[in-house]
Amino acid sequence: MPHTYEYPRAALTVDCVVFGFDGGELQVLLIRRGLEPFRDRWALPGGFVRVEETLEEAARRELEEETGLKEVFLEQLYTFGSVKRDPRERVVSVAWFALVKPSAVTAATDAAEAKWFPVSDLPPLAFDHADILATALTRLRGKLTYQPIGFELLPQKFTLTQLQRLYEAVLGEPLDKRNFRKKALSYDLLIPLKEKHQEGPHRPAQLFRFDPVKYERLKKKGFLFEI
Amino acid sequence: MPHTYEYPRAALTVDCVVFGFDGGELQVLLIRRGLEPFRDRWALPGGFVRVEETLEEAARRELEEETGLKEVFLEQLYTFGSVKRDPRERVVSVAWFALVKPSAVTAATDAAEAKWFPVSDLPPLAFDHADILATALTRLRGKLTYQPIGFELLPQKFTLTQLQRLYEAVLGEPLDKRNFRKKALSYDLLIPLKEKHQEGPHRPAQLFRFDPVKYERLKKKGFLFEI
DNA sequence: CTATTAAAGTGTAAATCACACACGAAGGCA
DNA sequence: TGCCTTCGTGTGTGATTTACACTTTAATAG
Repeated sequence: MPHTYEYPRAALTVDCVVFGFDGGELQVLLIRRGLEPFRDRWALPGGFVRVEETLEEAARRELEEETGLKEVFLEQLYTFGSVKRDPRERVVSVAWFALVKPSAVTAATDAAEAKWFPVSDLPPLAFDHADILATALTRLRGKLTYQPIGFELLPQKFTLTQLQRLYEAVLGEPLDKRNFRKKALSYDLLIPLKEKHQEGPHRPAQLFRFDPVKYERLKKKGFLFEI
Repeated sequence: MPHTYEYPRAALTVDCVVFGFDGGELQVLLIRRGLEPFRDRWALPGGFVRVEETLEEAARRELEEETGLKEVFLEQLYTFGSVKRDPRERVVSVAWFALVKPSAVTAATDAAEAKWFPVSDLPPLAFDHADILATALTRLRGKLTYQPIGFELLPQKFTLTQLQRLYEAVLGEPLDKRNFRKKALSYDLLIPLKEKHQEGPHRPAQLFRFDPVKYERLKKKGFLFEI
C-alpha cells in the first residue's frame, strides 16, 4: 500500500547503543546485519520508526525484536542527519543509549545475531554507527559524574568494589578505594544488606542495594560524583 | 511533483529556541503563525527539513528565513516525537537551541512577525512548543555551569557586572559580586580592554572581551562554573 | 569647585572539601 | 595453624569555597 506526499521525505529510524558491564570491561551490544547495505557488518540495533508509535516506543520495540531486551534504562542521545549517512536514501536516525544489568546481558546474548563487544575492541561498524557509539560513550562518561545512572549497569545487589570497578571501566582510570567508598556512601543512597558476598578464600564483601526513592530524586536533581 | 513510499512516513521539522539577553531578563524569540493550525498563536521559529540538507542546515535556514538571524551559536537540543503533537499528521521535530548577542537581537526584531518575550512572561504557544522551551531552559541552566557559553549572549565588549547579571538571570538567583569576579577571572579567559564603560554619575566599569582561543578550548573541555 | 550620587572594585579569615596514603580484619583452604 | 586474598577503615595537609563591608571613581547638580 503506497503512500504519497507532495515533497520527498526522509526515512526515520532509531538506533540504540546498549551498554552492559560484566565486572571487568564496559561492553556494547551489536547485531550482525543480514541485509545489504553493509551485509555481515556489525551494527547498532535499530530500525524504522512506525508512523503510529513514538520515538521511544520505536527504540524499545526494535531493541526487543533484535536483542530480546525489555525494560531497560533508555535515554535519547542525539539525532544524526547527515545527508549521505545511508547510501540508499536520506535516513535520519534518532539515537538512544541504553544501560542494562548483567542479568539482561545473558538474555541478550541468546538473540541469534547479537553479540557483546568490549568498547576497547570493536569491529568495524555499518553506516555512521561508530560516530554514534563515540557520542554515546562521551555522554555516558559525562553523565556518570553527575547522575547516579551507573547503578543501572549493576545487579540489584552489589558490592562497593563492583561499583568502583564500573566507574573505573567507564572513566578509564583507577580510583582510590577509600575516597571512592567515602564518596559513594556520602549520598546516603546505598542501603547495606544483611547478606555478604562470598567468593574465594578471603573476607566476604558487604552487599548493598540502592534506595529507589533517593535514587529517583538524585537522578532528576543530579549530583556531582567527582573522584 | 509527488513522492511515493511503500510505508507511511512522518514529516520532519526543526524548531529553534532562540535565547537573547537584554541586560535584565532572559528573552526568547517567537514568531506569530500566519497559517492554520494554531493561526495567530506564537511559536518557535522552524519548518520542514528538506531532503538534501542536514538537520543543522535546516535549522539555520529556517532561522534566517523567519527571523533574519545568521551565524548564531546553535546546538541540538532534543527530538520530539509524540504521535499527536501536530494535529494534521505525524510530525517529528528536531529541536535546537540558539544563543544570540544583543546586536543580533535588534536585527531580529525587524523581522515581520518575530518578537522577543521574557522567559518569565510567555504567551500561550502552538503545538508542544512550551515543552520544547522548558527543555531548552533546563539545558541552558545546566550548560551555563560547565561551559562558557554565556558569552554567546553578551556583546563583544562587556563588563563583569553584565556578565554577572546574565548568570543571575539564567540561574534565577543572586550571586556574590566578589566571589563571582574572582571565579570569572580565574579561568584566564577574559582580556581587559583599555576602554572603560561609562554610564551615569559613577565610577566607569572596566570592559573585557574573551580570549577566543581559550574560549574554544574551554567550550570543548568544559569547566565548572559553580558559584 | 564642592558635594552628592551610584556603581565599580577590592581582601581576608574561617570553614569545608579533596586528596593522598597503610594496615588490621575476615574467611577459605591446604 | 598458617597463608593467602580481598574487605574495610581514619587522619593530616593543602586547596577551595564561602561569607562579608568599605574605599574608589567619575559625572552631575548646585
